[in-house]
Amino acid sequence: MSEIPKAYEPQSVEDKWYDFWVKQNCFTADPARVSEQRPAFSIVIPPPNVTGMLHMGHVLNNTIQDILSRKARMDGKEVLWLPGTDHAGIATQVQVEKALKKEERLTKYDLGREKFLERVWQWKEKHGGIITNQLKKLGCSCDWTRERFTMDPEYSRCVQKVFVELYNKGLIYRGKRMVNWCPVSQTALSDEEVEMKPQKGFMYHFKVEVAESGSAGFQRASSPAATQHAGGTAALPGPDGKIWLTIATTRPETIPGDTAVAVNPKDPRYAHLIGQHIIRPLPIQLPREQKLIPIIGDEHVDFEFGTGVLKVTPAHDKADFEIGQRHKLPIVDIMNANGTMNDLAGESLAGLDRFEARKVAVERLKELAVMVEEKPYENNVGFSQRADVPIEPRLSEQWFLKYPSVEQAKACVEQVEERSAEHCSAPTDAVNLRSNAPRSAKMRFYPDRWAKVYDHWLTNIQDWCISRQLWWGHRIPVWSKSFQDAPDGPTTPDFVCNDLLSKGRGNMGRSDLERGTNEDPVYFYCKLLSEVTEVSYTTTNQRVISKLEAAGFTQDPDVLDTWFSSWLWPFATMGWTGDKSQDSNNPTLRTFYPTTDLVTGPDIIFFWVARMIMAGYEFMGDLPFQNVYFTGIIRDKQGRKMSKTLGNSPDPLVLIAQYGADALRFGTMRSAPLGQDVLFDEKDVELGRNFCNKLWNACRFRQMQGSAPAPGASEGAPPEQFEIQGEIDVTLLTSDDKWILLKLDIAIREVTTALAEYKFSEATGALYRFFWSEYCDWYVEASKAVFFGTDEKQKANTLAVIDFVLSHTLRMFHPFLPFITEELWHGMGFSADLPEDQGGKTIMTARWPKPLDEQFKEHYVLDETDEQFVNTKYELVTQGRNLRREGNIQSGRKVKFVFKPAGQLAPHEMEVLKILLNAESLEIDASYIPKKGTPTVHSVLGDLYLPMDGLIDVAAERARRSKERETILGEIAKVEQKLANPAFTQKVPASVLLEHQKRLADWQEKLRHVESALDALNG
RNA sequence: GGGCGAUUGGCGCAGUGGUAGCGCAGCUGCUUUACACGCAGUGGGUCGGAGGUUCGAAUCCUUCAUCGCCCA
Repeated sequence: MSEIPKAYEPQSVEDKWYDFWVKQNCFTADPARVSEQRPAFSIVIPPPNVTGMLHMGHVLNNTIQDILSRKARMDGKEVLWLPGTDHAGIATQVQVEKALKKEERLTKYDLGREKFLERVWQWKEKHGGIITNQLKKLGCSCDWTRERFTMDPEYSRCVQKVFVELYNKGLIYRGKRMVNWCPVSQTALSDEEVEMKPQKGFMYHFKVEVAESGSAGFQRASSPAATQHAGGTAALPGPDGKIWLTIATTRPETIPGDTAVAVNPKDPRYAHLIGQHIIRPLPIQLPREQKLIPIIGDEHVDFEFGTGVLKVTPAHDKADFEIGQRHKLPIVDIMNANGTMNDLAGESLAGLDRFEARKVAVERLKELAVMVEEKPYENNVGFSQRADVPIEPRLSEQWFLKYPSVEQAKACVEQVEERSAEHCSAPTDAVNLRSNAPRSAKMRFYPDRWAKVYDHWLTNIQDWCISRQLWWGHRIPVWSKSFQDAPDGPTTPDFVCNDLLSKGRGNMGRSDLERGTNEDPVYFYCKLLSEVTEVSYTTTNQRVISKLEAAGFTQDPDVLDTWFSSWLWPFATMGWTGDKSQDSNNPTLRTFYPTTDLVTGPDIIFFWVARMIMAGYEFMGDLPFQNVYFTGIIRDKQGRKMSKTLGNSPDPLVLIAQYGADALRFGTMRSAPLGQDVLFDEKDVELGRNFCNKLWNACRFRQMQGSAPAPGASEGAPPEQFEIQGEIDVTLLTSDDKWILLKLDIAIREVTTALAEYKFSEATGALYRFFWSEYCDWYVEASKAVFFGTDEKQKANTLAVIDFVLSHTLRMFHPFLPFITEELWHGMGFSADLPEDQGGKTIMTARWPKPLDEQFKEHYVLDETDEQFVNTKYELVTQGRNLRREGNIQSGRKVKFVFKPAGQLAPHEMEVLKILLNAESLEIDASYIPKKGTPTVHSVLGDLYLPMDGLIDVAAERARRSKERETILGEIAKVEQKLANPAFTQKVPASVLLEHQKRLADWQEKLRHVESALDALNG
């Protein structure tokens, strides 16, 4: 640090040190180094989208992971922070499709599957490194030698393996089910990918005519039963002799898909109509042959909702589908995959988009004079998370997974009640049953309230739709062929079916394709249609696949949900094979699984966290991580979510260029309390930058005071384990030295505790307070009394204290501010005398500061006495400075103070007072008698006067003092009231009583002083 | 409809039974020999409302209100 710039310039520093760390393999984990003394610590990164860009959420999330990793290294652990990226099926495919359209006006169909996938891979090669490079800019200490991608060949093998294994267990099945269909992406989605949003629309009421069952034409229902019902609400024939029912719906365009109307059999208005039919108004058919659909009774119909008559559209609504199943209703699908209406919707609707069709359907109903009313209505509509359009419930053939290891996943997370039960004292009553229950929880959520959400989801868990109609992703490892007649050989349907039946597994079972030669068992799925038999195999065996393909089997065209690969992330990234003997010889997997911490957003608790836990138990037999930290969501100043459309999301790279990565990290951490959303404000980053500059200049100040004394230069050498640079001589310690050492001790404790509890904003808050308010504002200023003096020994000792404090401070700051601390660590020479693996090479491996122990405090005589004394001294200074202000003396002007000490005060202390007061002189006069109205400060150390030679504004001073007096009187009244209450004095603990009595005495002392000051003003 | 969270100075937040705090913004003054990305000083809050428990409530309980999130 020969030439030290006045302001810290992060740009020149950050890249330099990142390169250094990578070149020196500082981030590379070595399982061989792990031992009892050097435990393993691991985190797997939540893999960002491979073609994504860094946003503020990533900054928050990855800064936290980096802090945890760096802290663990300083604690002497062997750390693996495993990075990687996710192929992000829909998102990436959509991106490439968009680019294709824009640049070449091509669709994926123009290219075909294979060519299109080539383009996606090219896209990945081109953009895939962006986000990882951005993470490097942020300072992330990931082990890049172990970087993984969910489409890596080894990773893909894990995905296939898992599919086959779950299939084998009977947990994966194919079925025609109602799924969430995204008409834009044209794929099925899992329930988790659907977002409910309130939508303003209309509730349409239209009437339908009841007709006799079985009649081809328009025979009216005369319904004698109807007349037996009392009350005007029952559906009765109108003046025209017809019975009309009114139906409420938000989706009139689906009327052509209706195959029944349903009423509650207990509904007196309609029950008598069950079994009859209504004339479905749409599609309008010619010549006048409107479809008749039955009126059915179903308990699930809500009396209250709408009119109590429900149109049932089994092909386009989940609940209706279930009603349809119960009543064996036909399913009429009136839509195409892209959300347009098909021919079954009728001439007037066919070809229209579903929303356009809604308008037209309304028109038609009006033309038919059956529209009763339209009223504005707000309801929740499921939206596709990716394409942001309403999803369409759609019946389609998909693959589903029954979740494995659900019970273990449920049991392993510590529930909130369990922990509070733990805090209860020993069970004294029989009510506390829980205390005897075995506690299996091994995982903790931070904040713990997410455990409830997690538990609730697992309790109501639904099968997972894992197939996606996309091209980019892991293709489903199933090969199928349809057979008209039975071919020869082991692939014949006969063989398959006989084998199935012999194993008693209905239409599911297993077989060996090539006995004796296959390492992997082969499974099949066999479906018997009327004439055609479809035979499907699922396998990971490449040789088998070749044979299947040669025999004309084709692979399922669909790919797996991206989360079906990322749920394996914690072990698939570590080289898991699923082969027990191979895996137990994998040092990375053996050492670093289960991982220690996971840091992620609560928005993917179901998508990812819960599924990883199940996969961990299912395939590794153990949980995937011990602690899960859920970050808040980053919002803008107004509390809105960051979004591209709003344009309120700052580019972290721009912020890094402008303020430095350390500043961005510190600012983000400082404003991100546990469990709260983060309102991002660029001011926070500015504050981070200012803080780095403060740190920089504090070190600059230190360097300007000369070099530290040689170790062992004086007597009273401390024990070696104290890890100090220069020698601290206890006999030369000033009260300020002791004070700052005690404050350092408190800071170490606070920061260490805060980090252990994942309270990052508290940790940064403590660091900020300690360094800025305590060290810089007070200690450094006080130390100038030494440095401006002539006592060289004293100077050397103060330097040693400063070095001690700074070397501890830099280490505590390192996890938050990796770059500047490394720069200063070397620049200040703190790395010089340390062993290479304990800070000699890099601050990364310097030891995390330990709180000062009793031995240390005893050796340096650090106790409350000095702390109290210095606190009082600084209080006196603040009040003294205040006198200048009250006296309207410009801050820069040096003035004379007079001090009347209450007892003995060392010359050094007088010098400190003088400097902190920025006084021209501080005259000691034990018998000083101030002139009338001289501004005064009273303290247990003595009285401080600012002689003004009549310049004081007596009226202003009197007003100030009077106000002060009022405040004091108020406080005295409060305390006196308490102390006068016998209930208080009798019930309260002795310490509280004592504290109140002392408080009263203090206020009374202050009151006396203020009153004498007022007297002086008046006198 | 169910669950969770929030409500503390202009703004953002800390504070889980014992004297209401921090940062930003504000105001005043300062090129004080580390730092104007700075220094010093300072104003501003009956802790969302109402009840209750307690000697004592921002903190615990009940209830209401408003806002947000998740699930149905």
